[in-house]
Amino acid sequence: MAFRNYLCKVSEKAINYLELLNEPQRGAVMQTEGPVMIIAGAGSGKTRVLTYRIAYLIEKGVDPFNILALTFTNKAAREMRKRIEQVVGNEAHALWMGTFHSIFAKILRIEADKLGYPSNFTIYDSDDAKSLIKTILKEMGLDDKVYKPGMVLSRISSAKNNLITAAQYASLSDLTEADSGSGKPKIHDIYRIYTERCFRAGAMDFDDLLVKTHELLSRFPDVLNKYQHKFHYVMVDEFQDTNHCQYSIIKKLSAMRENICVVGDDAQSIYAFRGATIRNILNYEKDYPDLKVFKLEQNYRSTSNIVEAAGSIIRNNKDQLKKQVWTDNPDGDKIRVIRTATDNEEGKVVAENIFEEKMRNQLNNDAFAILYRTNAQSRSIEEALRKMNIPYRIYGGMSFYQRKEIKDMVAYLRLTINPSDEEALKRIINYPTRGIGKTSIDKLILAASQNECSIWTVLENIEKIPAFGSAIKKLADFRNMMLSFRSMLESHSAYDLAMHIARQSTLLKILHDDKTVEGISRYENIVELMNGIKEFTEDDTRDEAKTLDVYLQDIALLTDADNEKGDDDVVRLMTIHAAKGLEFPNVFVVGMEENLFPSQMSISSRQDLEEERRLFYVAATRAEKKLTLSYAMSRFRFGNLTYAEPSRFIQEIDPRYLQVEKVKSNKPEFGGFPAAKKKQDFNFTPVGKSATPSLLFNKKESPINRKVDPNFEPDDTSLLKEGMRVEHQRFGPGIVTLIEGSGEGRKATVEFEEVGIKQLILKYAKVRIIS
DNA sequence: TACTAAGCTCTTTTT
DNA sequence: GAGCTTAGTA
Repeated sequence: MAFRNYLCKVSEKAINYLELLNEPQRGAVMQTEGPVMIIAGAGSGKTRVLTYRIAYLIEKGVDPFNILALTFTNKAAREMRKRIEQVVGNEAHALWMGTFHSIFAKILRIEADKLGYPSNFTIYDSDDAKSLIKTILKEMGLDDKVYKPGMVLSRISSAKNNLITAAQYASLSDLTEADSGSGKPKIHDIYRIYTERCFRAGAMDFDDLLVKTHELLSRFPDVLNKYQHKFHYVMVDEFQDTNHCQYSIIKKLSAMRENICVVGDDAQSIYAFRGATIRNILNYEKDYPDLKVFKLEQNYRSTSNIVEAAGSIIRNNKDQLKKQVWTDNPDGDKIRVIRTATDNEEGKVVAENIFEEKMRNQLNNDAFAILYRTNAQSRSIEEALRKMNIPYRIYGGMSFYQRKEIKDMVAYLRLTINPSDEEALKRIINYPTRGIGKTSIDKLILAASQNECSIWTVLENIEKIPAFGSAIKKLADFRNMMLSFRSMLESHSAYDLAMHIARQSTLLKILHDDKTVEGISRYENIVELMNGIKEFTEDDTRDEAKTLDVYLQDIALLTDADNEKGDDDVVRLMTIHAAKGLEFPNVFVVGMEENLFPSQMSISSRQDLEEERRLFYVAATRAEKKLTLSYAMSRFRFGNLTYAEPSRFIQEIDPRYLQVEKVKSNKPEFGGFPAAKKKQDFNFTPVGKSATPSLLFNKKESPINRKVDPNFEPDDTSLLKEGMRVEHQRFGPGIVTLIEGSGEGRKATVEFEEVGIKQLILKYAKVRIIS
């Protein structure tokens, strides 16, 4: 009887939320069996459908433990878990939900021994991978100007994502011929050695997490069988961004029951550069002929003007599936296009706009997002926001875990867990300095590769190798220290051990003793890391063991966007890629310039250009109420002043939806060139070789990066040429009291509140002829 | 071996 | 602007 009541209650609850859905949404939720594809336009309630679908499954009696839901970001996974919890309660905990990388890492931890890996394998991030490539290039005697590490890595990565092993790579003539054609015939060798070295180090890179999972499921039928029995229902979010390898894995995993549901939008496919392929959507239709397709075309997010404008852009793409996104929402404001003179002015105008909008409509800061194509663009915007006292937060760019001091500390932890971890070892063997120099390290690496063993194995036997001479003692000391850390693994909590390591390695001490502004900040970061480990150790909501190796695997897959607390009332700054899946009432897309967005590298090929266009589509459809596009006619990029045309994408928008504004420049020297396009038309003279708007000084001495007052003027400009003034300073607040000489190499004495008087060299200064 | 200044190069997006 | 290498000094 009780069970019957329970059933009634469940179905009532189910009906409640099913009523909230429109026709195709409800269909997509209730079609739980068999292969399903949901084509979900921007803002069409995709997350809602996925959430309810899982909730519906659970209420139908499916054990959450048997549901696998894959997303691209941790944030998306967390968000969905939260929303499912709201519907079904605590049961959601047992769901297998996470990013491809984190779920597969979890499986690999369990099954690692089958592949010959330790279960506490290290995850190499892109820096580690790059550094390993460099080491290999050096050993092979190859020129890293020809074999650019980044480029080599991306060749290897795309091979992996297409499930091509090193051996296969060597035998595929179109690949090797392409490499020979570009003067890099050895790529397949590098690939092979790279793979061996990763294996020897007990390490997997991001791609390996996918490839090794695929290998595991292919080579071991019993393992495949186990997970096929486990996952009765498989769901994949952002399907348009999956690569071949990911697709193969989910196909294998769901092969037994074929309860596989993918959700995606071909118009929002923006990761082709990472191996994502639209072919997956087409193959999916081919692989599952009895596929049920649901198209979610009604947009609930944005105003009609935004939906229509975005639609008018994306229609320029040839490669796309048929669908018609529409909305019932009111027209709203037109899309504003703002033209400014410089990047700095662009920042200023955006900041002022935000300020006014906030005042006029009583909005919070978090109602605004500023999106850009490249991370480097954030600087001018940041400065303007700071000047207007508008709090902001940057997502992406240099993340917490990429900071030097954090990577150093993490390297100690990694090496403690996995002594074979070569990249970690190289990082800290002489940091803090303990008299182990370059020569000794080179010898170590050489000995390791001669004996085809890890550097750690060489260290274990260091006393038997006379070639190391006087360095033996120092190397042995280091080894013994690491051994003593290792011996504490069982008996100490992750936090206690980490704290012990930080102290014992003297890392904490040297950071503590460094009283420069940056040193203090580094010390604080380490403290923050320690707090993070403590929190992890004390976190009771997760069922996994709370050991150090689990922590390390966790943070290896964490990105900056995952640190979102969500409740900060700040303006959000991020790349468009990072904004995927998010929405904001007011969106500014800055840097709408040809060669910047679309990026210069993409304009030569149609496919690349179409991806840029989809990227713009994603940016535009993030906005709920207001969308503003801005561009600058001149911009400092990488030390050079560049001149730009407005992006072709602005021209592609149906003009009915646009409202074009010219900003009346409040900078007199820029006032008179509304139609200026060519360099000569600017009343501007760069000085020195490249007119970078910066002063150069020892980076270690610099006050906190980015916390600057761009507003101050030099006190004494008498030694500058007449009519020139220093336009922009990266440091501050402070007062320039003296500038010696002129042009490149000038010296400036600057007084800082925090650090007193400093002598600075003005390497290049951006100056203007005022007259 | 440790440290620093100077010089050179490259310049997209990220799990 | 940032990362990296090189050369030179202590």
